Amino acid sequence: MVSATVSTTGSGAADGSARTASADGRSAPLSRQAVIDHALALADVDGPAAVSIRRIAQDFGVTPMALYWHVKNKDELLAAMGDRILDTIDLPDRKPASGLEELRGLLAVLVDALHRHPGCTALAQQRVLACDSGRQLAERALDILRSNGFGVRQSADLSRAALQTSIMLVSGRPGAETATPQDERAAVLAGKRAALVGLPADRFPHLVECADALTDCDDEAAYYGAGIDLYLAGVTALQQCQAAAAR
Amino acid sequence: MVSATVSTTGSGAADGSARTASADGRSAPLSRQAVIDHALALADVDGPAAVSIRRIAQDFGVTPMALYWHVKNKDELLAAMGDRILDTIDLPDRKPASGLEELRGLLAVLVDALHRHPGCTALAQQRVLACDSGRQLAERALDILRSNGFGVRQSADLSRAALQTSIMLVSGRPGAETATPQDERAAVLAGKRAALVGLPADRFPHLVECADALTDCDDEAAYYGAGIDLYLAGVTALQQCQAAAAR
DNA sequence: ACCTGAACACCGTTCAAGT
DNA sequence: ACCTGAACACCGTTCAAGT
Repeated sequence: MVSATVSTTGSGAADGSARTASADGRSAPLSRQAVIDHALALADVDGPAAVSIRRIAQDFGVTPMALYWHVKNKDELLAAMGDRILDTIDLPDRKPASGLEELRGLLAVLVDALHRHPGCTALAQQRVLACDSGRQLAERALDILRSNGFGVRQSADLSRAALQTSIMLVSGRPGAETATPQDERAAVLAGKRAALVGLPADRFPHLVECADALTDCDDEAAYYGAGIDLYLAGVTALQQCQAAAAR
Repeated sequence: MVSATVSTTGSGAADGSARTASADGRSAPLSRQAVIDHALALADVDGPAAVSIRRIAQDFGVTPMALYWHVKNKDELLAAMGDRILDTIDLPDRKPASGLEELRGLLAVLVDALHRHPGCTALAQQRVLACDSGRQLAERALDILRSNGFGVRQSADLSRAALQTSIMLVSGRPGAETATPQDERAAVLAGKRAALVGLPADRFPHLVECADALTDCDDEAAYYGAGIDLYLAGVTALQQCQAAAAR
């Protein structure tokens, strides 16, 4: 285990080449960024529940209290993880001519950013209105909605729905299993599928029929695209409905 | 503190009238149902993080290990909490003539059930395909979608979206703050609103404008109704779009 | 059938102390 | 500036033992 990113055995400081918490080579120095990155990696591999101060310290070959120099406490670490996810978003250029269609690109970049750490969507969600990159995202969504005829209340609710749609698409993707450690995911998923297939066909005909579709997402891009389409179709219908009521 | 439901001071067995963990009168006997109910109450009042085996035991005036007679372990307790939420749903009658509109009633009862324990939506979500009442709900959603012309894949994805839309409406409602203990919610919310209002108006004009709408939901029924409408508009548009492509 | 006592392996966190 | 040691108040859980 010379340069393991996230070792399941998790005895980071056993041998001489300790501090092998990062991917590139060995001996990643302890730093705020390194701690946050490793926490995200931990969440990806072993599930968000595996993120603990003590575990991170162990993986860096350092004492738990060492982390408190780089991070205020665990809550602040979790917030920083959410911020980091949102920071990777680079907002598409504004193109006011395209109407509500412009929302599509916005949701796409958000989904993309969330998809890199699917077990941490909740952390990102909590930071949308709290960190700068999240606020830029929300501001952009509101801008598009406001300039397409929606009022304050409706723009607020629809922008919320946009962000939450993205989050639910990623965290609720069939077969995501973000809470389960990576190496158990296949087994857990197979179990769930088997449970659905084995259901009494007279009571749950559709669950049996859809068992595969409910537990696996063969085409991620199509899945996300369809989810974004659904939201957009709803918003567009709402806009037309209101335009009709106005005249 | 004779018959407090969830006492913040939390010394359940201090006086003689211990075991006052339930609402009606005093001395609720320890039982599986009582444990689950109290766990839900705890989550509602002090946030889901406050649900612990030791805290529940304390509120019942009993030793932590006593709970393990009624509940296998904490994970099983959390699952039972989710089941309990879904069990309160009573499914509306089928009315095949109404087309996709029938989904509206389904989402409404789900939103209603979730809204009673808004901090526990994630627990319910994880149990939808795992417990009987959740499966009935999913089966019904699939039934409506399948009998309105959607294929297996699309019905699976749209039924997921339906459930997740409900969950996001409840847990993401402006001003919900389900993670914060009840008595801090007002203060936390005021802080968030103030942070938005105080944002630089040149960079975030819409966030400033929408600060109130983003942090408060003056009309819950209207909010939930509009959210369900949005989903339904999307699904209906999708249906028409496909019908057009088919001919 | 239902509960307790003692014990274990985990948490996050503080505070004084080291270099 | 950056890290450690010892200590505290929490967790969930097991297991043998009580009634």
